[in-house]
Amino acid sequence: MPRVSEEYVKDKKRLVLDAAAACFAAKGFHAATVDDICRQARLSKGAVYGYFGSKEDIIAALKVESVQRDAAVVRAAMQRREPDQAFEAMLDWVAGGTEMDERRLTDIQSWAVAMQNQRIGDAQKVESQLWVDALDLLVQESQKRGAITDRLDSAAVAQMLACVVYGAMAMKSWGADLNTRAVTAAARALLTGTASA
Amino acid sequence: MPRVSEEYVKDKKRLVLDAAAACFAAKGFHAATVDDICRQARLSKGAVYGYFGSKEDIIAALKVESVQRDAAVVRAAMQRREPDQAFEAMLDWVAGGTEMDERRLTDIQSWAVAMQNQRIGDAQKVESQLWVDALDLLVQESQKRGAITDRLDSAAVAQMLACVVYGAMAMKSWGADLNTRAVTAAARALLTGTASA
Amino acid sequence: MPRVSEEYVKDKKRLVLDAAAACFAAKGFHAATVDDICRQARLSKGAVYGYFGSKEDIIAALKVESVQRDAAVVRAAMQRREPDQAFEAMLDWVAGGTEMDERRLTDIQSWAVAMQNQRIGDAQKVESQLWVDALDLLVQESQKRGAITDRLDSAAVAQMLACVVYGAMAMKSWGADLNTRAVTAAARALLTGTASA
Amino acid sequence: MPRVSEEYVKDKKRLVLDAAAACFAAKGFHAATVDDICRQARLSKGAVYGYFGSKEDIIAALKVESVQRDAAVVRAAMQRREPDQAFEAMLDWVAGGTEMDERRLTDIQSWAVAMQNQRIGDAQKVESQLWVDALDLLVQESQKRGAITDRLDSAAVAQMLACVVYGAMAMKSWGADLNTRAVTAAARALLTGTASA
DNA sequence: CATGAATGAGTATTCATTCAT
DNA sequence: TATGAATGAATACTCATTCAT
Repeated sequence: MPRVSEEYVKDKKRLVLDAAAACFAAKGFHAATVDDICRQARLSKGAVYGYFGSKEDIIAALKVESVQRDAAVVRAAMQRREPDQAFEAMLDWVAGGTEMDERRLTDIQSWAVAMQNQRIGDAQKVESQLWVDALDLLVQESQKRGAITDRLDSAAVAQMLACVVYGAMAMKSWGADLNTRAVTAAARALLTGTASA
Repeated sequence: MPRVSEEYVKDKKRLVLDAAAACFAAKGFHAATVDDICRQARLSKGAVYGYFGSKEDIIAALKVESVQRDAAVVRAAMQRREPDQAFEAMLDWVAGGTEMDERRLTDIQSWAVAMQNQRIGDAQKVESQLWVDALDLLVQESQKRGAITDRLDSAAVAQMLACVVYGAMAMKSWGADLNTRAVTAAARALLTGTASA
Repeated sequence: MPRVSEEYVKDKKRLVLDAAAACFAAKGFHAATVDDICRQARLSKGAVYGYFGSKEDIIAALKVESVQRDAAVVRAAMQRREPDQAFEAMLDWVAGGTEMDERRLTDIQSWAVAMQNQRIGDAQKVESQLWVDALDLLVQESQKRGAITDRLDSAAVAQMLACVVYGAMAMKSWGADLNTRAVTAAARALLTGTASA
Repeated sequence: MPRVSEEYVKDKKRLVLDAAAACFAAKGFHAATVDDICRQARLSKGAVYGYFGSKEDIIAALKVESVQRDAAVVRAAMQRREPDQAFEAMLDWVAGGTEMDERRLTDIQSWAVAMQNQRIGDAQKVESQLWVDALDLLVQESQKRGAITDRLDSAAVAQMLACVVYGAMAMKSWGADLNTRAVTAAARALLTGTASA
């Protein structure tokens, strides 16, 4: 079965990564064994190790994908004309739906790993900076258009909104009662000053 | 009737819990071994297992403590006359200082466990509800005093602020650039409408 | 079962080492598994790993013992008044009996490892130097007493005799026909010149 | 009727064998993987397995070659008129040069395998008998010519010299200080009695 | 014949937990 | 109660070998 296309390799990696994400979401990074992943992917151990050097490599690859996916979401959100719509889209993405997405669950796990693992930690930092920067731009744009007052420090507001994003992810992960839509509305009201007298 | 005083038992448990917190913060729940904890506590394995039935019990006890500590902080913050000061005190507590507190690091770990472990998950839910409820009260009070407009849904704002609290903890844990003071200021400005035209 | 004497630990290590030597002699370093050793020692895996950090550590400990044992044999042989008797004793030790000693078999294995493993390699070098030095002294003494002619380079003869010692070990290990007694006699005749016209 | 010429097959086998010898010398029989050999030979796994049924077959083939090579050396040495020159040539071959030959390193490895593997063990026995027989002839011839005294048991001397040969190989393999030339000289002096008064 | 992806049995090692002293 | 040696299930990873293309 030699000489396979790059496409083939990519598909196989996809298979492994998806299986791993499912296992990690269900059992956590540690409790999910490589055997679990193999079973889920319907692949032998040797095959999995042919595509990834170690379990940690799989986790790292998943984190990289997560960052890329976030970047794509951010880019898409930034296309929206109304900043508050962009923020709403972002919050929807991270905490959307009632069911917590498999990937989101995996993300929380990686926060715990980020402290001990430089590679994951760095990726995590990059990811959060991505959100902060995008939100900063969003706020500044709104300020230019007069939708948000100039008196606010855009960087501070961006950081606050990033905190809301990550906090919503966290709270959703443990099943806290969280009305994402209401939170978005409150944030919009606060930012645009429509709530103020 | 126990052979040793309750005081003695309590002190020993304290010793184990502190040692465990240190180990967990340094290495993570999984990488930290019971041996590590014993070494750190200068206690034998038998002794540690005399006070806690399992490693999981230690983690759970730590979580319970964390919830209690949070409750105390919330209570104290609620004593402050100015709601925004209370919020500032809260945010200081969770994300305060430049260095991430040992316990905070342990908390993030427990988020990852909460998904798979009912016991930890329930405690986590209780904890977050605690914050939400307190913040709700805070907002309502401010609204009564006219510091925050009635137009806002206090529950939604409270949830948003709880997200900020947890998000700040998360971001701090992986070393993101986060100016807690500026975030607090921004939140205050937004809430009190002092930033609006 | 705590607080055991040093004697106890020493005995346990002995147990493991003996079991390991038996397994290694029977199957070779690689084919003999840690499980084999545990079974042979009637000890659990955890117990074995409590005394030795790794399989390699066991192999190294065995090599150290082998060197020490050789040193003891050399010392004992050097007590003999007649140099040729000393050499005979040495050769008897390394290639003695019809059956190859368990430890001898293990030694040959370690030669193969010595090339790739610094630790074992160094020990092996020390060991062979031991033989060479002792044999050199022996030859020199005989030369002083006139039993061996001064014309011979004692160092060269010592090296040659060390080669005989190791070569005999090797040949015995693969079951070559080797009459150790005859070889010793020939060596004696050559050295003392009793064979010459 | 084979599709490819015998020549072709022979060349390929040569390629594999040379690659294997290099890998075995560098890492040892066990640590060297079939993948290593394939990489070294710039051949695919399928190709290698097309020429040899297993890793063990490669090792055995290498041993057979080694025996053949030894036989050739012995034959060549036996052409020399002076027995001591023949022995010198032999010792030069096995322990010659300052650098240990790749094949010699592989040989030592095979000694360790010989104990557990009948096939290798038998080949090894044949090989050593080869040396012993040749050396015996050599000694007898010298005795006929009066260069070595009749008083010596030629078989015993031959065995001793074979031990020197193998011992030198061993000691060289672990980097012991060994002056092969001096050893040869000493052996010659002893055998010819030129060292005796 | 060649290729190299897939297989899966095999192995060293770790670590939570128990229990004899 | 305290001790820490012993237990052994669990797990990540390797590598000789096979076989579809």
